[in-house]
Amino acid sequence: MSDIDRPSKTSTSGSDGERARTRLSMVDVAAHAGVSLGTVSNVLNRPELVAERTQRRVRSSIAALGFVPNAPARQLRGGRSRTVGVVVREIGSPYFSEILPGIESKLAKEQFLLMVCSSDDSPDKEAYYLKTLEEHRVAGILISPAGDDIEHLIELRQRGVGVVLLDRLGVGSQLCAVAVNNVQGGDLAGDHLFSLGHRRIGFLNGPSTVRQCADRREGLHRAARRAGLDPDEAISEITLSVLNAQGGETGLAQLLDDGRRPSAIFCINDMVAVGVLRDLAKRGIAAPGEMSVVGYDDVEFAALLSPALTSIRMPKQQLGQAAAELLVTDFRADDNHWHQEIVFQPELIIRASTAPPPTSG
Amino acid sequence: MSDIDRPSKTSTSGSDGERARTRLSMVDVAAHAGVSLGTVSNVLNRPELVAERTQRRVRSSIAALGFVPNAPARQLRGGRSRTVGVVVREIGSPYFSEILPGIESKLAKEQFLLMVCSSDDSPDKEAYYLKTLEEHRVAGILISPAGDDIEHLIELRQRGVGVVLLDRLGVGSQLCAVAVNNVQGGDLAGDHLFSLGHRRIGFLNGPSTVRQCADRREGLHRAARRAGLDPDEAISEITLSVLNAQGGETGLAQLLDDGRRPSAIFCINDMVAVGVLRDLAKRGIAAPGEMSVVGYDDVEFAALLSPALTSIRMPKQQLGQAAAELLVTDFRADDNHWHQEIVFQPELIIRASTAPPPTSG
DNA sequence: GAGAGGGATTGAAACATTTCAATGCCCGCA
DNA sequence: TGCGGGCATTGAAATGTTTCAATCCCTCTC
Repeated sequence: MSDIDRPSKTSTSGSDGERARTRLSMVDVAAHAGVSLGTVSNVLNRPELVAERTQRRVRSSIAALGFVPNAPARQLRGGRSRTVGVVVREIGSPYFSEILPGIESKLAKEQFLLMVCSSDDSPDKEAYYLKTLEEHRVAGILISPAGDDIEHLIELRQRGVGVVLLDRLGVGSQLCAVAVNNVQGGDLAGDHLFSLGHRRIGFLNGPSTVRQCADRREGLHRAARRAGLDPDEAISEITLSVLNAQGGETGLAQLLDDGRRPSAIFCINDMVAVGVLRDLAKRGIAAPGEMSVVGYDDVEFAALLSPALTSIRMPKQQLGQAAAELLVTDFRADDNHWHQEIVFQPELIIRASTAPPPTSG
Repeated sequence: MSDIDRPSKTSTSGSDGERARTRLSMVDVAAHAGVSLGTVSNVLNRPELVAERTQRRVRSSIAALGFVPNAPARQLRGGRSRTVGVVVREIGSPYFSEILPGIESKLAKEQFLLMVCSSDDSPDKEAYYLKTLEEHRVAGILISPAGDDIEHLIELRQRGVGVVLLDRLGVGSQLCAVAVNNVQGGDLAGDHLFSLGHRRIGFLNGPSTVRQCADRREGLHRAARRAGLDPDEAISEITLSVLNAQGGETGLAQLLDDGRRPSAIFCINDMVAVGVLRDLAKRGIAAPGEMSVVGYDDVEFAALLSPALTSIRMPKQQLGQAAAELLVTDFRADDNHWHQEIVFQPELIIRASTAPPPTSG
């Protein structure tokens, strides 16, 4: 950690013990306006029932006193809340930060507040957050599950919480889901590399307990078989524990140490690819001359890397938006709700980081 | 929008009207366990008061019935909540997505839930979110304000909501704040370019109502004056309405159309710089040969752009963490809370995108 | 001038908790 | 046998809303 990380100046000043102890309630407003409690409530919730004159009086009392309604109390009596939980696997990843705006824009329009949680790929942390969100009586939850098992999510839904799977299909259509076809994505990447003539490729994958990772591997193997290769021979897979640039560097080191060095690397996401590219440059290994690299997600800056990164693009904005929409219809549908699965197809974006292997064979 | 953006397959199946209508309450648990309501509450909140045997009985009833505590009701009676609002200016920007993890990790440890809101630089949307968060009785709010005026935030704090400014100093130390010295950042960038010999630089700035933008401009002007130049002569500033790659392209077009084309461009953030670099390449203008480019924020991929981007680095992870910490101490401090301002210093990271101007003058 | 009709307002119950004073119970000690 | 003390449990009040049946009052009609 460099020294810029330490604060250079820390000033303290100005104490205050002014903070309000007790808040005003509608009772106070009612007293101030000379009406009953029920009328204040009506002004707020069903103004069409209240005479114009009375409304004005009550509203000016609210303003004069600075009354702020108490949402928890309101929810206690009223039932459903206007809060939605979003549980992502890694809050800092560019992947999720490109999905989040789609979710936010849709749900903000519907007047929902977002509780964002990061499971950090830990099923325990995920379970903790789900429990807490359920206690908060959120109307629904958008989740990209950490583990393979989603039984607990189905139960959650049966207990009345809207659930939509993000970037993951539900087994047997028991839940709404929005996803990108990951098998297809792995296949596209593999097909591209094998078509270029690569015969041995490194695969920097995440833990296979993560469904996306398992699916992409399956696609990659499928492509290998279609190219007439034995997947176990043609693919040397490394499982990374962290899926960022750091992980990419670690993984690359392992691949290079291997006796039979591959001529191309397929990375489970663009951040990992960033690490690989960076380290290749550092080691003086030419990309794509000596080593081709394919990323995944096609994050915004992939086109601007050096070399520009070949990657698998997914419609992230749409993914988030579609998920949010599904959740909203889930709320509205009372009894006759039909689970929906929306599957987007990924697209291969070919750029400068892939080329035929040095000695084609 | 390409055709991958449309879902390729939409299947619907499996209706269910199973969703629970009414939830269980502690009363049901009490009945099931054969104890009183108060005892159930004690098991949950002050187990040390309850006999071992009773505790076991109650806990097994809770499990058997699948009881889930009601957080809103709990909060209604108990007072303070364990929820924190985070209001950022643009939820999708890499800048905030690199700050968010620092906040999340600290607050998750303290068992707080995060309500994340994006003001999209609109004071109206910000006001709406602040009102809603206050209604939800959040314990505190971390905010990067959209406008210049923070009077409403001071009032908010006086009403009992913890407030910490993110990336912005409070006037007269009336609020806790965590920030990076933006004047200094603008100065660093300007000093670097003027020292290289540039005499006329383009400045793609955001709206000057955003404090960060105004501060960086001030720093830039200061550097110009120190270099013996008239800021109004040496700097041609363009105000962008959107601060992303798209905005960068728009801004670049305007700068190039200008009669007196600058030899360097300082961009208000790295995403804008990304757009500039991309468009320069498209137009066949060499960077840094014909045009130097400096970004701001030093997001993770800045080093991997082509050419690698010179940028101003800020300790984002620490920024988030420090802000979260300040907020937490704000909760704990009852009466004798002293406002703190923590100012981090930015750092100039010189990479390949800057060089002396083509015809030094 | 009486009664019907209808809009505006009210009062009280209900929501799921926490908290705290009061009660109950058991044990030991005199 | 009676009493004080301490632990465990209970019952009821309080929290800030919404909702709904009941009431009030005014106007219109016959």
